[in-house]
Amino acid sequence: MKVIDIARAAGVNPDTVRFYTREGLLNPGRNPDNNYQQFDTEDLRRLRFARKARQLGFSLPEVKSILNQADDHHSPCPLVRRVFEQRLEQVDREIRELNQLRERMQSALSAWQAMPDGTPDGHTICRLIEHWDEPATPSGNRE
Amino acid sequence: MKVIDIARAAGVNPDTVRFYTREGLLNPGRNPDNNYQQFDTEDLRRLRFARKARQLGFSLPEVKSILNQADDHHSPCPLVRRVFEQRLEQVDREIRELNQLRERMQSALSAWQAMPDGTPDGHTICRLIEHWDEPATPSGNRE
DNA sequence: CCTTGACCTGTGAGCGGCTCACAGGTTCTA
DNA sequence: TAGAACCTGTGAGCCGCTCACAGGTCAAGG
Repeated sequence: MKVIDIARAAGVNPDTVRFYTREGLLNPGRNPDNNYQQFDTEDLRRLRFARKARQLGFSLPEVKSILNQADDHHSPCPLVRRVFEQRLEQVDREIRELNQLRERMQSALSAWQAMPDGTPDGHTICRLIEHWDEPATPSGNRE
Repeated sequence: MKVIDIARAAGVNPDTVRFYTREGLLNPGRNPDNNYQQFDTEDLRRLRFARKARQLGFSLPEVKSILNQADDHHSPCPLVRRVFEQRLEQVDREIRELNQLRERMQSALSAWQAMPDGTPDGHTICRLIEHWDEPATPSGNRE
């Protein structure tokens, strides 16, 4: 399998395959004739695993260390379990924050629609934004 | 007001102030004696507006064009309204996707907890990840 | 045989929104 | 008069790709 083949098989951009190879998640062999990378089904499994883990919110370094632990014949269980639980908490936090945000936006929208002429102008919106209260702590605020 | 003063007043990192100044969102005067930047209350209002708009999900270029339109004595209304509505739709999408993700993670977790010994090992988790179905289309997938 | 086009290679830059680090200048406090 | 805390501009780093570049390789069609 060449880059484009494994990329198609996994449904990703060929550049993503090249990038993952650069990053050491994939370790293809080489065709000595032309120096092309050669991927096998094991690489495909790794790539698919990586993509699914990414969709679950695992970071690339996390995915890499899980794969590396498996390569070293260590079970990646404790690591995976820990990361998975952390990720679930994080998803919950993100959902809570987004719901708060949505409520705020919705109520602003209703406020405008309830206005006399029902067509709020930009000044109104800007004023609303200016008097927006600080949300509780919306992700990535360490002060 | 110097950088650190306006930063404290708005509750942001001084580097953020410097960054916004670089980006043209803030246009402080200069103290001719020492070339220090001098911010006034108008700058503070702009900064606060920018931070609140950012918390609502407006991008920096969006914030910048809103402020610039206001500077040019144009009402930023149509722009703000459009961006605000788009942002609300986007928030809805993100919430839907995150809820899907959470359900998937939760059901995986229950599956593990329902297992004989109730303490799933990493192999199980890895197998679960490997057999994870592709989510519908989780943001930023144009294929 | 030669062209064309689709692939390959490695590397470097760009996205967004900061944040941090650097090196040298200034101002305030003890 | 030292040292801390600020100031200045600039460049790089973070994340996970994605795209662009320049040059090499290969298969199919005329």
